[in-house]
Amino acid sequence: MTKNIIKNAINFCKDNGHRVTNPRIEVLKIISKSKKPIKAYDILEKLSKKIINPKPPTVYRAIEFWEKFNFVHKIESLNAFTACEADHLHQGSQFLICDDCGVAIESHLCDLPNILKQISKQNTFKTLRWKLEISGLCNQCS
Amino acid sequence: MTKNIIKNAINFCKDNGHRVTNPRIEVLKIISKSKKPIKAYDILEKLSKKIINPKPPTVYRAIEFWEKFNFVHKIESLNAFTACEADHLHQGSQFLICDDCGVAIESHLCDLPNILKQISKQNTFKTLRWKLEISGLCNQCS
DNA sequence: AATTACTATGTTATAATATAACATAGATTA
DNA sequence: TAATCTATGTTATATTATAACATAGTAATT
Repeated sequence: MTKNIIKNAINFCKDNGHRVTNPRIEVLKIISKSKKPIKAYDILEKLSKKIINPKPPTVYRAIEFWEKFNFVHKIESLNAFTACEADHLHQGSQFLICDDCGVAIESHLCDLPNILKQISKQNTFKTLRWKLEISGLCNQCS
Repeated sequence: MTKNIIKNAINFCKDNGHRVTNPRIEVLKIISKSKKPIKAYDILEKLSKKIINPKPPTVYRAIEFWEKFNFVHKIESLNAFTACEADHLHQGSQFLICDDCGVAIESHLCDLPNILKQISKQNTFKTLRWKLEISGLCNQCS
């Protein structure tokens, strides 16, 4: 669904006054084509086939940009990035991450489960966003 | 509660045939005394007051050891570590992390919320552990 | 069209985080 | 006392990420 993501991303930029630039699009393409979360320096390497001699900040800036708008999520436990079909706003993300093959399956919850809302409330904590990373073995690998 | 953690940790080691060593104990003390998640190189700096000229692997080894047995958790979104009173086994951890002051409040759930178990099941995914990081503003900072 | 402001990239350098690899030492078992 | 296992010491380096400043494209204003 790479094409959809790119199309949505371009529309999003046009609608919101962000520039559609080469590094942004190429980085998002690379991430969305990857079957598994991809690391920044692997993105950089692939990007070097599209742009002459790109440097780390080019990659990190593009990632930061897309991450801010939920087109990309960082999988913290892997230091890797994955694309999301962000046709909806979301506060949080949740992934099933396979220890063996490294695949990350995203689940779309719109809300924190109740028990966690309660915990947040009990602590008078104002939740702004969340990340849940569930690790184990995927269908294929178990 | 530093003393309890250390006492539990020492007992745990004795009961399970792990060595109670100086670097392990000093690193755990440093982490458990810290009011907020502490970074590896900050641990290293504090450790240098207890041990002569310690090196990064000393810190990372000790962290890895305690993390394996849930005496320490890594907060992935901060690259920082926090102590846990692991008088119980747990598969997962959940933290409320303040964007402003950096405090991380741990909540002890024994199970994944049902909705997430279902998601895991639907994907025939074998959950081994999880990390939930909820970010926002704590009581003090909001 | 020239000026200004704003957004974004190019580039160099370096900071921050983490681990590999091999030598040494302490503890335990045979 | 040798052998084995666990753990640390040490050097070096890999990996991940950002600061800082120069340049360029875009849009809005004059």
